[in-house]
Amino acid sequence: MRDEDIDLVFKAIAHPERRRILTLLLARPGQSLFEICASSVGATGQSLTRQTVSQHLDALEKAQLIEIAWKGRTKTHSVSLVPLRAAIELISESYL
Amino acid sequence: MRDEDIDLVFKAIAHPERRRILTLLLARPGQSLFEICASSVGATGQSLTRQTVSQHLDALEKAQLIEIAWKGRTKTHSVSLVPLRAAIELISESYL
DNA sequence: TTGACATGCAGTAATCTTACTGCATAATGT
DNA sequence: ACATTATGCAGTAAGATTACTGCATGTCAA
Repeated sequence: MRDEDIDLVFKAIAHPERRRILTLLLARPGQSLFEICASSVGATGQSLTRQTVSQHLDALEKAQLIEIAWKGRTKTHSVSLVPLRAAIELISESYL
Repeated sequence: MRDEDIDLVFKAIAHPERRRILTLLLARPGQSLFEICASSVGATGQSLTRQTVSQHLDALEKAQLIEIAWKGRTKTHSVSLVPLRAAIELISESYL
């Protein structure tokens, strides 16, 4: 695991909306962007726009924390905990 | 532990220079800003300026990952692993 | 084939981050 | 008293982040 990958993983989980998305997808994997939007509530209590949620999903995808599967015309998202485990493992070895 | 504190912790460790500083301070606690600077090497191989390192230390301090002790006129830095353990604990409970 | 639906891409504005330079302040030692 | 040393604060410039609006593209189903 490269240094930049660790950066991506920790940056990804350093935002409450993205942690919320992870929790959501763990509870029910394979959700589409629109489904995730439906249950998105921003810091102010307002729900975020589709594009904003999409950008958060991009961040999670870049960190390889979510896996994509196309079901027809809908893109479904599920959590992959492998990079998170690896990053925490590295931190634990180094610091804990 | 508040949501914003978790953000701070993960943002703090999401930068290689700050992880380097943590490693450095774990190996030898109680180092001053100048000592940390002396062994700082940036991404390009160049060493970072005192002020840049100071800002990284601020980020770590805000995340409560380092503890400060004044010895005369020098400010000494040591790692506190408590918030890191707490944050990882929370992540582990939620996702792993 | 057309309407509805799902995603993608471009662009923008406000804010944050990360590096820097320069100057100020305060304490120590000679 | 004065030079040295250590930190602090202000400001700046480039780039990233985070939210948004609007439009384009592609696919399914009636």
